[in-house]
Amino acid sequence: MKISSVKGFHDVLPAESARWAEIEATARDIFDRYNFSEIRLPIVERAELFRRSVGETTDIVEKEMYAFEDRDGTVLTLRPEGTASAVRAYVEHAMQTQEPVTKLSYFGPMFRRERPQRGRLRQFSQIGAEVFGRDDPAIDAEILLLLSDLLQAIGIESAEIGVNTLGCSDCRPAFREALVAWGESHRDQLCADCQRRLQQNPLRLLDCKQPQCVALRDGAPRMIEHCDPACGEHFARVRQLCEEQGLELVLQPYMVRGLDYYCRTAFEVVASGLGSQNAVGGGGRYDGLVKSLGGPQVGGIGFALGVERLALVLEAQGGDAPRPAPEFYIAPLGAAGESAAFALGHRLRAEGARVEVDSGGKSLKSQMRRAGKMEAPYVILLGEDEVGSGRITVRDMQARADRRGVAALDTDINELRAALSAAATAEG
RNA sequence: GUGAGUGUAGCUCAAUCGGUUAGAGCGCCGGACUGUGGCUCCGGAGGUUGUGGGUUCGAUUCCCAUCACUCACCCCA
Repeated sequence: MKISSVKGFHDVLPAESARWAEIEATARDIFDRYNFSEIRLPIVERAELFRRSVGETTDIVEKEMYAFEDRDGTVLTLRPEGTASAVRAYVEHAMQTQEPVTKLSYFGPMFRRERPQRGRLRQFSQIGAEVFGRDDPAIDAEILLLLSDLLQAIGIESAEIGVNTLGCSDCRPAFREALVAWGESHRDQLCADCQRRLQQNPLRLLDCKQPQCVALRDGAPRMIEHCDPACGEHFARVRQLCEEQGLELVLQPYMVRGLDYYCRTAFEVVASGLGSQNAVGGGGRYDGLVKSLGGPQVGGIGFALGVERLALVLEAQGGDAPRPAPEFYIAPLGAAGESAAFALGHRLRAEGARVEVDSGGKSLKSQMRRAGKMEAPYVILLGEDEVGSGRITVRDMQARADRRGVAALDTDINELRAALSAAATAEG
């Protein structure tokens, strides 16, 4: 009986993984430019970590975490997100004592037990970044610029960054009360979900998509108008700094986020081509989180991007996934050719070339066909003639020409490349 | 978690009202060319019709269950 993968857990096959590699390489480059350093975090954490950071009543913690008891009774969980782990590591290693500002990036799988859909998997991969030790508007703007640069470098054309301020622990309670009061006064016009939200998580009233609630929303209080002066000035400055650098942010006064730790600047990246799962990333400021997990009172801000969703957007844009081709395809003919091919292949690889060595038993025709399919620019033929003379024949696939005896069998890679380009030039 | 749709070859899809040997294109392998790819032509392999049950003389087709995927809700990356 065949064994299949688990629901919501997918293989990323070579055709797709090349795109992933490109996305990740691009991210590393951009993170370097902003002077972020990678942190590699464990996939398993204590369940408590997420209950205390993400929030006891959030959907993620309430119904989406994979949790299990270890043999010694510890309740472990497959991490549903990366920020909590990064904060835990920051606190655990007392990183604030090493440097005033810590800038971390991370890559890796996250796990949430949701109903799978296109762009929504139970194991999905994130690219994330976090900054600890700064709470000024400039670092928020730096993060937003980094995010924007990253999206652009990856090639996401339709990305739009929506921003809002969520206020802080001083001004949010008052806003919350205003919102509840407003909600109560319109209770009978709200959808059933929102009537429930009114009790449990009133901020969520704002991003309901039900038509009746959307229509009602224009009269709802906005955080941007209810937050205290410090939060308001902070947010205005963040937007100004971004605008000065040519980054357009879309103010979304009703945006809220699904994780409890966010405050002040919050943002979401949406892109087209994903259907209803159109968020490719999101993040925000979380000034109380480090302290609440036992660390110093330092501010933090970060974001995460979903790799699967980025790949889907690129696919929807029609871009081809990269398909790396070997530089040399070595086609042996017969037993003598095979052992020469094996040795030559090993040497060229040691010298840095990408090389595919076929086995000797196959017809030249089928080897040529395979080389053509792989888009190898050169096929090295090794049969009786070549082994006997000690000179190799190279088929220049693009020129459709054979270079007989173009190099010695014991050539090195530089000689070989030079001989091939000389042969091509001589031909005109 | 809720509601709905779809499951046929590796992939994309056919198959009349329930009818006897389930087809095509692409891909794969081989040949036309005994040492030469892409184009063309020819041939071949590949299927428990998602799985399990039921109805029927007979099920890819109808019914039930189950699993997976997809869409919307929800949520978020």
